[in-house]
Amino acid sequence: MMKNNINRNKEQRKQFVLAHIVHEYVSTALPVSSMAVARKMGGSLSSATIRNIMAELEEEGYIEQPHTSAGRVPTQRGYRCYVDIVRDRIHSEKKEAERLAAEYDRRINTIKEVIRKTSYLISRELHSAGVAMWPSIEYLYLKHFELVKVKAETVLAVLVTVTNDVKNYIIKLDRELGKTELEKISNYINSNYEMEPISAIYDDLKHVAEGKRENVDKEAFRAVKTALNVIDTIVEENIEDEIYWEGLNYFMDEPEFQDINITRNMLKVFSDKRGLISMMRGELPYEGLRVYIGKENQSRMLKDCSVVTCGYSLRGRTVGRIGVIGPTRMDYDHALRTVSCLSHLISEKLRMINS
Amino acid sequence: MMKNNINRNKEQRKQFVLAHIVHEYVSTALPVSSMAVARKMGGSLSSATIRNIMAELEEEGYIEQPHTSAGRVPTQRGYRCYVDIVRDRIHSEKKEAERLAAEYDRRINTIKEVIRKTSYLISRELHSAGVAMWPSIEYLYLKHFELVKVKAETVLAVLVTVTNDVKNYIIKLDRELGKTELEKISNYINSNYEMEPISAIYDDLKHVAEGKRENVDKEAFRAVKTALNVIDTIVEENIEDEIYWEGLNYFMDEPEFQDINITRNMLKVFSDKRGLISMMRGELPYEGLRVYIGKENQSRMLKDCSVVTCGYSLRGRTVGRIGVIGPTRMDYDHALRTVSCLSHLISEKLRMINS
DNA sequence: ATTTAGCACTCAAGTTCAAGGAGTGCTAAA
DNA sequence: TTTAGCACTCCTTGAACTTGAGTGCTAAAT
Repeated sequence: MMKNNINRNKEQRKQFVLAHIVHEYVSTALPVSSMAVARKMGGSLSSATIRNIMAELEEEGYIEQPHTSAGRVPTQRGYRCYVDIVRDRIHSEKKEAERLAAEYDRRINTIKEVIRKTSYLISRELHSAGVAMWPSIEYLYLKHFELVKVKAETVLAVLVTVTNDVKNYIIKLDRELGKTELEKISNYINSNYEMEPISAIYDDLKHVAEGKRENVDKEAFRAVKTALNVIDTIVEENIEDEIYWEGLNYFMDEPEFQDINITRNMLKVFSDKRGLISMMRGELPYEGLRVYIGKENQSRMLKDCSVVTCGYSLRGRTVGRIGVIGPTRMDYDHALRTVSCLSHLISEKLRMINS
Repeated sequence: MMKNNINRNKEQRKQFVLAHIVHEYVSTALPVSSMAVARKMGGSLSSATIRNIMAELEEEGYIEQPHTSAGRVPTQRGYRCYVDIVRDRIHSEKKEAERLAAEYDRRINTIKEVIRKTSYLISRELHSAGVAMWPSIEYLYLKHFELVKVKAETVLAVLVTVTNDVKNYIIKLDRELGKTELEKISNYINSNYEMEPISAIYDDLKHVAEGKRENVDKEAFRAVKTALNVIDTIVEENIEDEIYWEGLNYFMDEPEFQDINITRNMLKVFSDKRGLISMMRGELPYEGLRVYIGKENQSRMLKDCSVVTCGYSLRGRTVGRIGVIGPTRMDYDHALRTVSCLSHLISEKLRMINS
């Protein structure tokens, strides 16, 4: 019993030392010496004792030495451990939350503006790249659908969602359609699917198009096929707009990006919009905070970076994510707090826009 | 007379040597020695003679030595001279032009796609950042204007241009307007200003709003004020979307960007969308090729970069610009050819979309 | 049983020095 | 006017050495 207690104390002390090393390293980017930790811990233990603890931590793979006579640096595992501890304790500081909330001006009343503002805020607060994903159009609810004839076989489709998001696309049809015919299609969609999520509309239309539904007259059947084509195109063509980021310039201030290869990789990641989008999309099902450290990332390009993301929701459903991409040596505490706080603010803001 | 001829020959030879130095340096990024130039010129002159010529070129400020025992590097003035010579001679190579033309797929039928494709092509062809500016909305012609009531004081304005470009924006009005009232405004705009450039519409509306026009009834007067507000907002809110760029990742392949400060400056330039936009906008009045070398750029951030831009037109009017931003050590010949060629292709493509 | 002082040891980073070499400028001959 | 020849410059490279921060181990102290 007694022994157990002592062991727990020892474990706690070890975590404490690790936390100090992470802290120190995050702010200085220099290997942390036993002396530095001892000082930081208030002199209750000598550097020699710290050295013993550090030796253990190293053996367990939480920290490492760049070379024999250097201080210690957290390993990926070390960061992971630190994050797992910190994660449960993040309590959004009231002052900070209020300060951030105040940034969302009353004049901001489209998703676009919310998304931009948010990635700006993330990058400004964390001095890293702020990334924000739009609500995936499939998850948004239809408010209004309209087809406007532009010329012979060219049609402008306008799709307004309940979030006041307007997607439009010019479509070339394979045959000419009259004005009345177009109206029929619009009416069909509007009357049958108002307030339905786009993905559900798509699925249902597909169902009809495949002839699995009865009581559908021939005209409607043709209309459905065209509508299906239109929605498919709109969704596809808006994918590239689905992500927004800001703050690339901050990267150069971090010493790890002196290494040209790391910087190159980082730029490659941001040049590949599709890749970024699929990365964010892959996380969509999870609503809470997600942290990927270094090689935990799918993309090898991100092996020297960490990604912290959090979902935001609309009508109780997670529809998008925001996050930060920065060096592995990141202030995770601050990052987790900020990203989490901002995602709640977005959800709230969307609710307001939407009400 | 004879003397004059000889002098002209000498001048020509000097330019020739300069051109060779520029060529060589652009491809290797290493100072160019007299031997290298002699070899490149086919051995008609010895390295010693080249050295004499190089000494003259240096005295005149076209080239310089990083240090006493090194080869020569073109100065900004040298590049400028080279560009001025090359510029008159760019004859778009037929094969290249056809190859590029083929890239514009038939399915591309909105400005957005044209702009994206173009900046992608620029970056791919020149291995630098491709930048493309949208036609400034003020210069586009109105096809259709529509106000849709969303809720009490919120209105969705949709503005379709003849280029099938659709701009929309959610506007909060200071008072509630009925459906019929909104229709009146839309009708007013559509019937009075169809096929007019947005800027002209704006100016004219302003004229009316300031009471300088007679025979306008009270209702119309109020409608005009609202419409003015709406158009103003749309133009303002779309500014940030006015530019698009691609290919930042290529920068890291160039040796000059090993210097962290140069890279930092470059990233700062691209992080400041507004700045980039105003840079491109400033050049709008000129329709042809424009080249800024190093410190010739307004922005100090671009002191180690060169910018080559060219305007594209719609209905005989220059409405936008495309260009490339890369290191001062740029293949100007290729850049001028490509940017010029692509801008012609855009104009043509826009004409097709527009017809 | 822990903690700590003391000390020898290690290794990156910086400094100095010399050798090597690419490229020039100048001179005198072609 | 061009060119061969040669001395000169100064960057680059690498070896040898110095410095200093930080460690690991041992033996003493708590």
